[in-house]
Amino acid sequence: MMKLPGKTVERLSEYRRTLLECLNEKRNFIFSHDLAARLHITAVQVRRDLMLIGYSSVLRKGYDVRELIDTIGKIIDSEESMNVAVIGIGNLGRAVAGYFKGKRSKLNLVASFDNDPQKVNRVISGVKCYPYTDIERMIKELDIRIAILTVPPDFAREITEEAVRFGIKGILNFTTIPLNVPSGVYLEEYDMITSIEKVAYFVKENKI
Amino acid sequence: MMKLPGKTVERLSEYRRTLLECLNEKRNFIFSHDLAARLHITAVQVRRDLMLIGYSSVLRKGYDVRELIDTIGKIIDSEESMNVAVIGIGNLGRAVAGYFKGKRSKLNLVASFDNDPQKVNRVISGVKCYPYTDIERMIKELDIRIAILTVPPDFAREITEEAVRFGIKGILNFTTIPLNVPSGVYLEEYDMITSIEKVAYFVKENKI
DNA sequence: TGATTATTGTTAAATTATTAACATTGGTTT
DNA sequence: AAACCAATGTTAATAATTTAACAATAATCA
Repeated sequence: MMKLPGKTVERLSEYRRTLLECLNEKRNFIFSHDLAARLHITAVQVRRDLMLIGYSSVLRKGYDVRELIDTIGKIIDSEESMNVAVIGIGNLGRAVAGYFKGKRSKLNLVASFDNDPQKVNRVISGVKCYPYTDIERMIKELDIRIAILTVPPDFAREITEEAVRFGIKGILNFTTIPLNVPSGVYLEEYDMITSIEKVAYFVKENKI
Repeated sequence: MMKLPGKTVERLSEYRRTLLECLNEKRNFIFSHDLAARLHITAVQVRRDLMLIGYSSVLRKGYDVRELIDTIGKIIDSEESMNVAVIGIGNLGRAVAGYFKGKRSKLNLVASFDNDPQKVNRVISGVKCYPYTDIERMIKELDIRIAILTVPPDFAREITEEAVRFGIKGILNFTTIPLNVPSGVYLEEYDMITSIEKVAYFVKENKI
């Protein structure tokens, strides 16, 4: 399977979540245009993405929900499950942990890190919190591959550098500090303030 | 000024944040390639974005940091400040409030909403929390234009419908539920799980 | 069964976003 | 002051992404 466009990968994740909702509703089949409508995209987009992953439905009665969930899983999940840690277990870290915990069978949140003595060695939002000084040991011991970075900005660079040195291969950076990572490490950055300012801009433009 | 591409707006927000950091460091001028390097993009991208907003530096000694901050503000900020509310003041809501409070002179976080009796009528992360039943009154009383939606998924649709009915013009949706909004309301959605799965996918692809 | 409809997979076109190329211009150096 | 350099603004080229178009095919129905 050739490497998929990032946008397609994002949508595959969204498709799967929507399909899981369908299962809850006891819907076993769904048309491309239904799936599209739920996500506010076009049916063509859906069909094209599924084409890219080589999926096609035998029937003309919509996609088999279970089957498609499996197919997407085969594409975006790894064979064995991958371990994830949240670094910085403040409000945002706890929010992420809460959203995440137990949701994905192939991605396990196995640890959090913080240096607040009130948090260290306690279970917070379902994950044990370790001190920053244990990062090396725990990354290796628990085979952690992905770090979700929710530390205060001042710590971001240093902790990233460490995490990468000790074997982290993917980082989701929620801090306001743009990070540098060596090639071979995948970095995804998200900044809330930017999103809010974007909303504000388009609201303003509508008005004027 | 014609409507800018969404991506450019996002980057303008990032430029400004970076420029504000420059001011802290007492740097009063910055080259396009320096600004680009800090954000891990190319200098051409920077110059092109600035071209789009009609900014040009007189000097060849880099951009005047203060001037550029002002110029960007004129583009992405509204004339008078805009009021924002966080709906759902759980971990994520508090995180957003914390990141946001007092950071932007033209965007004021003026209220939060929740229906947890422990939270209602208290000040949380710097903002007063009101019950959901007060949404109509407070949107009108405080002239709230933008809502940041961090409620549990089950509430998302209903609350959005209300918020829009009572005058909200922009929504930043952090819930896992895709929303429908009427035209004239700007919607930006962000889903953490999708981001994490994307990271996992690209980590996996590197390995194999 | 044959015609019709609905839905799909896929190629082609259009749009959007990024990168490259380069002429221009102020500053610097000799 | 002439030659050079560094950085910019802008046009053109490339790449990525989305949308349109449409042939193919299973299901439905007269």
